[in-house]
Amino acid sequence: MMDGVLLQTRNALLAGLPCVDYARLSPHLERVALTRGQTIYECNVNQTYAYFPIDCVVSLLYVLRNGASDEIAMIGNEGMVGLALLMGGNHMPSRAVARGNGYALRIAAGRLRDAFQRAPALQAAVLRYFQAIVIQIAQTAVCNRHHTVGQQLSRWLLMSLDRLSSNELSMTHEQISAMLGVRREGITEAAGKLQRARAIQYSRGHIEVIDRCQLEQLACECYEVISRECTRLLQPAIPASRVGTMEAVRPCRQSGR
Amino acid sequence: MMDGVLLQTRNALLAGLPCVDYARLSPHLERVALTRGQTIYECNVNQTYAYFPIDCVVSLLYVLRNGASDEIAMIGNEGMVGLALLMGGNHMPSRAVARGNGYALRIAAGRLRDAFQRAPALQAAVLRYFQAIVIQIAQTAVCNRHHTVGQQLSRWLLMSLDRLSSNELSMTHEQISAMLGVRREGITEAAGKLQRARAIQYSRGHIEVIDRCQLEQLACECYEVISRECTRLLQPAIPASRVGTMEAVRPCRQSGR
DNA sequence: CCGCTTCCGTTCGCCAGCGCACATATGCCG
DNA sequence: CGGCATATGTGCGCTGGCGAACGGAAGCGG
Repeated sequence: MMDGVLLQTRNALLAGLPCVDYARLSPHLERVALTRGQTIYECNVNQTYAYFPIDCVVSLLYVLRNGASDEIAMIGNEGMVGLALLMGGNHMPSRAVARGNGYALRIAAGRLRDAFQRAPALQAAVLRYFQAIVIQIAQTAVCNRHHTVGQQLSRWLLMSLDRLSSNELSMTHEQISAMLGVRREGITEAAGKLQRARAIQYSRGHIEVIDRCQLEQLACECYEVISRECTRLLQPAIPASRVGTMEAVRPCRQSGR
Repeated sequence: MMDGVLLQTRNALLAGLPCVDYARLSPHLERVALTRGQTIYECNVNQTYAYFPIDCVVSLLYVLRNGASDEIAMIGNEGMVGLALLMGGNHMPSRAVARGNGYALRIAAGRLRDAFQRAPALQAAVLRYFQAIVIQIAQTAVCNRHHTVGQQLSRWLLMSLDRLSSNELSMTHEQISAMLGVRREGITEAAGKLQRARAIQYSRGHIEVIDRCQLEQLACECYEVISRECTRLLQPAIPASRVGTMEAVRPCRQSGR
C-alpha cells in the first residue's frame, strides 16, 4: 500500500485532482493486476468496480450476434473504465477487455459514486473525460464509414501509442482485425504496406512504430480530431503542481487544425 | 408564457423531473422556434444554450474535410441538445441541425449548469440520458461498419419514427444519404426495395412508414439495442404522476432481447 | 532436432457501394 | 399552362473489402 501514492499519480485522471479530493478517494483505491485478454466488464452486466489504468490499455468492444466485433473506444492511463456506473445506467451493451498485462487502481462503485457527488473537481474531471470518450466513439463511427483500412490502422496505432509508454505493442494481425472490425487479411495487407514504407516493423505479434510522423501523414483526419479534443478536455483539469507525471499521455504532434 | 407549462411536459427529460427541480428550471426556459435545416450549434463553437426539443428532431452531424457527413445521433423530445455544455467541454467537433420545423425550450448555459449542480434528479436524468446517447453513437459506429445500407435505412427510419408523433417524415433521399453517410443512389435503391415490399411509401421528400413491423424485421440488431437501452435509461427517472405525457416517445416494439 | 501450433502472406472470385452520367418525373411558381 | 428547379430512377465501370482456401514461416515444447 505504500506504493499506492506513487501509482495513483500515474493515472492522469487521478493525478489531476486537487489533493483534498484525491485524499478522499485514496483509501478506497486498490491496486489490481489485469491480464492480457481479461474481460473486465461483460456486456449488460452491472459494473461493480471502476478501474483507473496505470500501465495498460483497455478496449471497449461491441460484439455482434454473428460474432463480429468492433472496438468503440480505447482507454489508457489518461482515463477510467466504468463510466456507466457513474452515469446511472450501471452497465453497457459493450464489453471491456484488457489489451495487455498491467495494473490498474480499482474502486467500488458505491465509493466512487459517493466521491463523485461530494468532490466537484472529480466530477468535473470525469465529465470532461466522458466527453472525450464520446468524441472518440463518434469519430470512430465516422472513420468506419469513410476511411480505408490503411488509414484506420494508422489511426489505431497512433491512438494506442498515445496510451502506452513505449512505441511497441503486442498484438497479432488477427487481434487488431477484431478491434477494427475488419478481416485479418485486410490488416496483413495494410500493415505490409506500412512496413514497406518503413513506418512500422513487425513480427509474430509484435509491432514497433519506427516513423511516427509518417504514420500521422497516412492516418485520416480522425486521429487529429480525437487527439486534439482529448488533450483539450484533459489538460485544463490538471494543476501545474502535478505535471510531469503523465509524459506518456501527451502525443508528439504539433500541427494546427 | 401561459402555455409554457404544457409545453415543458412534452419534453420527456423535463417531464420526468420532480416538481421542485422542474420549478427551478421553469422560469429560465424559453420557447423558441426551430426551422428545418437550422444549425443550432456549429462545430467547435461554444454552446451558449441547451435545447429541449418538443416536437422536432435534432441531428448531430459530423462533417468531414471533404464535405462528406454522417449523423452520429438523433435527439427528439426524449432528450436534450447541448450535452457538451454540461460535460465541461463547452463544444463538440460536430454540428447540431434541426431536421424539421418545430419548437424547443432553451435555457442559458449558466442557468442549466447551476441547476445541474443543485438538482440531483436533473443531474441523474441528464447523466442517464447522456449514457443513452453514448450507446446510440457506439451502435451507429458498429452499424456503419457491419450492416448494409438497407438495414441502416430501416434502423434510421425506425429511430426517426420513435422521435416523431406521426409515422411520416419529410426528408429527401439526398438528405437521408447525408445522414447515413452514403450516396443518394444508395438510398434510392434501398428505399425502392422497402417500397416494393410495402413497408414504406414515399414521394418527393415525404416518406410514410406503412408497415412498421416489417421494417423492424429488415433492420439490423442495432435498432433493438438502441431502443431497448434508450427506454431502460429514460424510463425509471419518470415518476408515475407524470406518465401519459410522452406517448410519442415509446416505441411500439415488444420483443425481448 | 522434430512436430505442432500460431502467425503471416497470397490468391481468387464475388459483391456492396462508389462516382459519374443521364433519363425521367413531379411539384411549384409565374 | 408552361417552364424550371428539384426529386427520383437507372445504368456502367471501378474498387475496397469480404470469404474461403492454402502455403510458408517462425517459434515452442518435447
